[in-house]
Amino acid sequence: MLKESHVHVARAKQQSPDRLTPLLDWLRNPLMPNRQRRIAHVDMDAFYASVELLRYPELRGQAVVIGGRSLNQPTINNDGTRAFAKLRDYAGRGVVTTSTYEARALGVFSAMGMMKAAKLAPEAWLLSADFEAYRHYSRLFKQAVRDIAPQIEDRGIDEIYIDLTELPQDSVLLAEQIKQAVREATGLSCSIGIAPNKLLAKIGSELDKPDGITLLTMDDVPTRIWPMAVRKINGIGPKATEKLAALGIQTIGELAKQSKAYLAQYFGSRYSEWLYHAARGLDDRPVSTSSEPKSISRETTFERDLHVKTDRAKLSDIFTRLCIQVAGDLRRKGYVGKTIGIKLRYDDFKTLTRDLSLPIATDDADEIRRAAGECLKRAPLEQRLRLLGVRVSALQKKHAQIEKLAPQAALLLG
DNA sequence: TCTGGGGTCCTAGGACCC
DNA sequence: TCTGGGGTCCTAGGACCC
Repeated sequence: MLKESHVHVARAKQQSPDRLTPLLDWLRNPLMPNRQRRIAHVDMDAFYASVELLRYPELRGQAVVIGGRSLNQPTINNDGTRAFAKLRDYAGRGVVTTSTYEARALGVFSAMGMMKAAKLAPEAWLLSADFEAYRHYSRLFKQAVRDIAPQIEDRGIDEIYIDLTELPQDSVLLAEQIKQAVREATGLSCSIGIAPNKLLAKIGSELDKPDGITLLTMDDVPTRIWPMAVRKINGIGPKATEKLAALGIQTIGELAKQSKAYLAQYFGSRYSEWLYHAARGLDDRPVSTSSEPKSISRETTFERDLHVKTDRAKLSDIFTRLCIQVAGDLRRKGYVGKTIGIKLRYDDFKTLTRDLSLPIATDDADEIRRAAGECLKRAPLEQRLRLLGVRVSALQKKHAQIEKLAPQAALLLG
């Protein structure tokens, strides 16, 4: 934290010396309270589905589901119109990636099994996911925001946090400006929450979806946040929700009534501490504008469960292909990794991991395959498998590895 | 009719070294 | 022969998020 602040000071000095004084004052005086921040959370509305509607506008206003494994691209009719597959025609494994608001009204949500979704909405249109297209629109929307507010933290393909603290404009004006820029760049709408921290900004962006703007202050916490279910807090998932329910805690307000000591009886020390603050709308995590990846992985769920005894060649092929893909990802991104890991999921959905650290970091497919093979030997293989994965972690930038091995050579190479 | 793929962070035990 | 802590690395699993 302090280290980051120093970096910021050094940069600020070069740019504008007069902006530096308040920052230095704050650093010198630890008793001075941190200045009120202004954080925005921008969440694209039904992102993948909305991108598909740009391509296929005739589906606008209808229940559309994106997901499944096989390719489900529309065909062209004799009269030149497009013919789409229906959800009821889907057979096999897979989950819903996302759905339009009309499909959600029928009960079809992300991560739901495709067969269950087909029962609920057989007449919904079915499209397969096109991640290339989504990444393209993701870049467009992030760049549009960056042109207005450069302090951006990436939170995946369809959302970001922005630190607006240093910008002079009024919050609502800024939010409108950002929405307008995103719409011009992509044709898509987003929802924005603005609050003193990331926790509240994230909750805010959900409150007026789609195409909404929500401002929250600390004064809103008792009135607007406390009545909400604990699950609405980003970081309280299904397990914690269940555990809290068993303690008679349903709402964020009920959570805020509990002491640290009480929560520490049921949750780990860090998590209980975090719960205590989150329930009060407190969160001092900075907006982090850059980050290094910690791991790179590839995994696949098979069309049908496979057994080492009867499907040995097939499994071996898939395993090798995953290693080649991970190696390709590492090279494209310029990383090498020291720890190679595998992930198995059995037919009963039980999941197991094994890993092995190498003496020297690698991005070589054969080396990865050898190490992953060693890991595989340590896993029981009597049961059928439904998933196989390969992961490389303990990553280093490839050039950093060269410096470590031969600092002189690295100097010469510049 | 079960439940994708890509990640991050946390916990916890054991090895090993000082 | 018994008895310490602290730090770091390795491994495994699990919760959670998009």
